[in-house]
Amino acid sequence: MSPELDPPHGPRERLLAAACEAFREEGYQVSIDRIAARAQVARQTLYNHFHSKDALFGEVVRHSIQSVLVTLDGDGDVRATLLAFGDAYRARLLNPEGLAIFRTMVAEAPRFPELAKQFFRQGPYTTRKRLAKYLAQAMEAGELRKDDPDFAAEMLTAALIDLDRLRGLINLQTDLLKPTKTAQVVDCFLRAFAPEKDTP
Amino acid sequence: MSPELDPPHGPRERLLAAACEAFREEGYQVSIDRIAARAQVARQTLYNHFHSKDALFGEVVRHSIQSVLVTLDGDGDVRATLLAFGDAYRARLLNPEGLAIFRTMVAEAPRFPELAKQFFRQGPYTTRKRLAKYLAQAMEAGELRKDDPDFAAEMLTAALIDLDRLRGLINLQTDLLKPTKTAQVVDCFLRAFAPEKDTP
DNA sequence: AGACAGGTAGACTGCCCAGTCTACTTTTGT
DNA sequence: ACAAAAGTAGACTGGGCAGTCTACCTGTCT
Repeated sequence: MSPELDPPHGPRERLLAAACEAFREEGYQVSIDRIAARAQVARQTLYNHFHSKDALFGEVVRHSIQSVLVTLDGDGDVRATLLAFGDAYRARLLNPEGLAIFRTMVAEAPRFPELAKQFFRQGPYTTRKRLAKYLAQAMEAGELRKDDPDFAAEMLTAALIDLDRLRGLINLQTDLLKPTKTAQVVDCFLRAFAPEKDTP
Repeated sequence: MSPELDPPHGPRERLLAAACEAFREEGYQVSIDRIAARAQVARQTLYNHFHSKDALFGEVVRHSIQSVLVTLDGDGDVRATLLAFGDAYRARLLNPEGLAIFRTMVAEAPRFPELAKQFFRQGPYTTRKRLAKYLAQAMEAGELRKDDPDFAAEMLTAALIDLDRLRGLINLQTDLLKPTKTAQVVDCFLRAFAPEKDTP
């Protein structure tokens, strides 16, 4: 009857949490000893739960996928839905954790190609597919110009984060989450994908 | 009267070229010995020309900045100009060299923050500023909607590469440079930034 | 010929790291 | 209470790497 409280008590949970932070802050090259020390656990205990550093890294990455997934709820009108999505998307990907995961995955993609593919398929790709599905519905309903919904989703997600992610990846995190940015991008997107009605 | 031919003969040039390839292919963690071997030069010769690995890395990065700079020539109409720019921009940033530089700079930005800032300011930032300047002219001439030219430049550059760069950074380089993509993005951009003329 | 600048090979220091092994201690289930 | 399971500390192996140093070689200029 181990408690299994919210703050993790078992060494395995402590190790996962510690490894998550450590890889995030120092990248894959952080040493096993530092991870074990951060979890307040002996090195051998780490190897009792994860058979190698690579295995631990894989577990951490798979656990991190959920933290970059974003959902939509298509309640209000299109603009309101996209504003909510845009704010959530930017919040997820531009906070320090999202930036660190992106940095680490990009840096280690050559060493862990399958893991990187899995991450990007289950994370950003899934998010974009959800958005595309919503946009397809809006196109059907005549609320958006009839176009390729995957292309439209690509345009919106790119516009929402591309430059600000770059700013965050170096250090210029100043006013990253300027709240007007999402609305500016969404309105720009809505102009580009407004329903065709003018034939002057 | 050393020849100074096109293929570099001096050990310094050979070292720079070798280090450029080596850092590109294996990242910063490539060993000094591998760089020296690739340049067919003794390790001590490397240290005679560059006083540390970090110094060599800095030289290579500074040399690489020009390879991600893109210019515009505003000859034809706006669409033709942007198509030419878009093709050049995608070609520069999505080829293996551009992707490798991006990966390395993102990965090493925490270790070399000043170098990373310098790179992104003199590279992508400069390119975007050139584009913004052109867009501002087009806005003045009434060929584009009057809006913030920096924001417009951000939208176009993001749309041109964000997702395809991600694809390239993992491995799915298949049909990255699909030639219709640039036109698709530019036409989408032109819809979003068409001059305002309709007040129905 | 001889001096000198610059290249070379390789040993060497000092450091860090992944992963294993051993002997010891604590926790836990019954 | 006791035995099995799980954790601990630390030594140890084997390897890699940055950077220094020494002794040697080669070309060039005079």
